[in-house]
Amino acid sequence: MRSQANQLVHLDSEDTVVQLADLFRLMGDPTRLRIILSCLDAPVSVGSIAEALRLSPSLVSHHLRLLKAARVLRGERRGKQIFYSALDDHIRCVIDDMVVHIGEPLDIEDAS
Amino acid sequence: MRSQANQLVHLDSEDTVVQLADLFRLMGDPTRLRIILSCLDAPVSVGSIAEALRLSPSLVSHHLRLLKAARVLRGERRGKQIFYSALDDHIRCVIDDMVVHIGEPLDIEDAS
DNA sequence: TGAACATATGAACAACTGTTCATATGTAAG
DNA sequence: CTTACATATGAACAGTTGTTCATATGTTCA
Repeated sequence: MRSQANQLVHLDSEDTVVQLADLFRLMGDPTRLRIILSCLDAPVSVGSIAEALRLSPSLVSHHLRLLKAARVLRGERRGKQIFYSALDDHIRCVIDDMVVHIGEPLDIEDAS
Repeated sequence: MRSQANQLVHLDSEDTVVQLADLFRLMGDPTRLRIILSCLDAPVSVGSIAEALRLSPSLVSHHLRLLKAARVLRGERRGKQIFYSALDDHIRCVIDDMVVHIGEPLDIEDAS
């Protein structure tokens, strides 16, 4: 139900490839990926993220701006604080799949 | 069967996050992503990729080296040519999930 | 209004990265 | 061995990117 059951992607559109790459690039920085992971379970404030990850609020804010613009996260104001959370569940699926990929046993020893 | 049915990722390990980010960063370049997509359906030679994507063989080879090192693709020599293909199906799943994410309708209009 | 807190923004800089070009390695056939 | 083809490699450069610092905007409460 979550990822497409069958694998026909058919990505001939140049524009789609660029969109995809933009999203992957955003997830390609460890700091930013940690910020994304912080927001997957529940909405978290900027200060909480900064404290949990030991980063400056400024840096967190810079990354959050990019992630919000790319529609990976969404921000919702509650009083003085702004709580960020995942816009939908697809990002979690993407990460889950990649975790499985990493965990894959290496069955090929020498392909050079 | 493909992506984890339930979403408990639990990525506290620093090392895992860096590994994940490395893979996402590799997919974050449009040229490299196109190269990956070229190899998903069947093994393709370096020259074929270069021709299909209108890139220099040298550039394609540089990218393939990174993708092979990251265990995204594998290369198999057949005579003078080397055919590259996906190491497993997880990369396809990751891309599929992300395509779904892109296609998602925007149900939130203003979250700033 | 003013102070205190939370988040955002812009400039500046070092570090990294994708691309090109020239050259090297490897393979098959003459 | 030489030639021709296919792929790989290394250096160099321009463009991009993550981070820091200083400053601005926005919100609540007195």
